[in-house]
Amino acid sequence: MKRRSSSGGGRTADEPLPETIAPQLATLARRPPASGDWLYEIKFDGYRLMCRVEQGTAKLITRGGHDWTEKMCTLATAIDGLPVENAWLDGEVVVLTESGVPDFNALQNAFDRRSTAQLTFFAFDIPFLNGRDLREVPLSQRRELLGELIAQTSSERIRFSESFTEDPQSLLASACRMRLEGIIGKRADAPYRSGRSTDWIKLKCLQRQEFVVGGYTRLAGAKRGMRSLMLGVHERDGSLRFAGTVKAELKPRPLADLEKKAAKLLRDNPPFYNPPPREKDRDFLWLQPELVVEASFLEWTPAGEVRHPVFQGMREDKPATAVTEETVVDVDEPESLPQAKGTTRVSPGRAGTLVIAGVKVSNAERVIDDVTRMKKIDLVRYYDEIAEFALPYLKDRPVSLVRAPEGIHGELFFQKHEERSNIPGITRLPVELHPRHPPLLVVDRHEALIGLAQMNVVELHSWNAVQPDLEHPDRFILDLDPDPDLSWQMMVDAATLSKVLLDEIGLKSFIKTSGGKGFHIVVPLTRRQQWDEVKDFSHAVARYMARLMPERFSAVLGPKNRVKKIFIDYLRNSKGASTVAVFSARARSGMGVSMPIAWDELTDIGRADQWTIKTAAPRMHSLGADPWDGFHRTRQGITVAMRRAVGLR
DNA sequence: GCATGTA
DNA sequence: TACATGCAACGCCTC
DNA sequence: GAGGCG
Ligand SMILES: [Mn+2]
Ligand SMILES: [Mn+2]
Repeated sequence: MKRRSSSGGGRTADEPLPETIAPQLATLARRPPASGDWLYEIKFDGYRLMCRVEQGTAKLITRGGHDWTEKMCTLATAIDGLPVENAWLDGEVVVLTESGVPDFNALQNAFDRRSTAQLTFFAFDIPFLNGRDLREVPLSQRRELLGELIAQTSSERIRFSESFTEDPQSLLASACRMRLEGIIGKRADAPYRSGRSTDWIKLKCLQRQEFVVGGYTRLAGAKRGMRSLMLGVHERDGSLRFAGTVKAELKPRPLADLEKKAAKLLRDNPPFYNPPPREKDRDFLWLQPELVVEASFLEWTPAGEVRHPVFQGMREDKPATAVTEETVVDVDEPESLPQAKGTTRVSPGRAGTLVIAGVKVSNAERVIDDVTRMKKIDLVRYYDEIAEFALPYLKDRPVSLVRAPEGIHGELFFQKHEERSNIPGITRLPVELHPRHPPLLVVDRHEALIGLAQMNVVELHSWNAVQPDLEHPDRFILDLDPDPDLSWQMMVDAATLSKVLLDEIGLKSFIKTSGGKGFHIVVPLTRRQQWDEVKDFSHAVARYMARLMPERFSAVLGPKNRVKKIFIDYLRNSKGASTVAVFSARARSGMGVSMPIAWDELTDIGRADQWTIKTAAPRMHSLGADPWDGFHRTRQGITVAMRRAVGLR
């Protein structure tokens, strides 16, 4: 067969390169669509850019239609070099920070400093290429062409925006965990259509919009001061719905200005048709609904208030009457108009209570980790799936609990006793075992773990002794606590060095991630020694290492004493003290899990929170062997020789 | 989240 | 029955 | 002795 000499074989006549193509835009979606063929991409935090390339010269057009070729000339030059006759590319220009995460602030700085050198263009679509209008071609095919094209360039400044087909819920969760703004979903079979449609949707980690200020709070009885703003949005009928309060996080000066402005708008009665009930800790002052603020927030509650709002600033440019709840679309029901607001909302809770392992789980869908959007049910499921592995390490061991009734970013509290209510499967130890205290708790049944999660228990901390003998510890722990910004390599080295020392003196040890920042090295013991002897020994080990390598280790409590170092926290070995239990979740962003690992896995691990309540159970179920094989069979004690080796006696 | 007290 | 309220650690170290 | 720490 005869071949044409020009590139892009097969086509007949070239179509003209359009002068302009307006960008396709995404609609904010409430949740990932349940059906359809979707591709997901990272939502970049940068500037949208359409590139028109003709005869080796690129023109860069912003979403507003402005020509930014000059402003981003180094980028334009890179795009000039693409091996195309002509093309329209669609993408986003960003500045990548060191971690590879795009940073909008860095982008703005790059413009301010006039150094546009580190700009990167992430191309995600190609509506026109080499004389062919691709706008009617399905997205998946357009992206295939785009991918091939970008693979041919060696420029680091031009990248292909990868797409993912995995479960969008977990993709969104990881995007949020990486502090990205969210993800974009696109119908794989859709044509390129300028303007906004639901063929493209955005799923955001945080929502953000304007609110009318309909009042503010001050401390009960106070004569002045402004604590929180009472937010409102207009319903379609023009009435004002109370939408929650947000702390007025302003510097003293602007705050005073705002209070002055508010003073002129004071009125006696609430502007809301659904004012919140009065509270005893704070007074409400009502305002004429004229001021407008912007706030970000996690989500709308079923009652029509915002969850976890964060004040973002005043908005001077928007009329209060134009402020409504921003439309969010449910892609699964494309025909449905935006939901009716306010009074028709479903009441929270009542959607049939879930039962896991025989325990009722209420508010299963409540988000408990703002950052990753993990829910109470995720925690419950985790403990359900990890129970068989965790229970042997909890058996007979007193535990303390960390509870997070408002989610892990809210106020937490520690709990050692529970006398009022009966949590299923929890044992209360006889008070004689720990005189002058209320009964200690032991978790030794599967349903106890579920019952605890239902009570918003996130973390379990366990003793180093088992009932009925709480006077003789059956293990000690070296809790390696790093300075917050210490390199991971230092952490791994510290663990290895600890093991080498323990091996040297003849003690077998086991290691787990803390689920937070560090490691816990656990040394099982036969129950021969008293608390003080074991604690003194572990202190001696810590001190010994700190003396030997003072640049790496500290044996002294307190952040000041471990700058650029690792604190070997031997204090976990006092009677009554506890350490986060094996397989406990952590009440921190991302909900890491304290994961036992084999020593030879140590170098494969990247961070102490690398397993989370989403990934820990799959690991354990798929693992062939117990990472702590032999732990319960280890029989060893602290000998005189060992004590001497670390400088005791 | 739950148990208990009050209207 | 509906709603409000209180409640949920503690010992040891460092300075 | 008070306050911080985990
Ligand atoms: Mn620690
Ligand atoms: Mn510690």
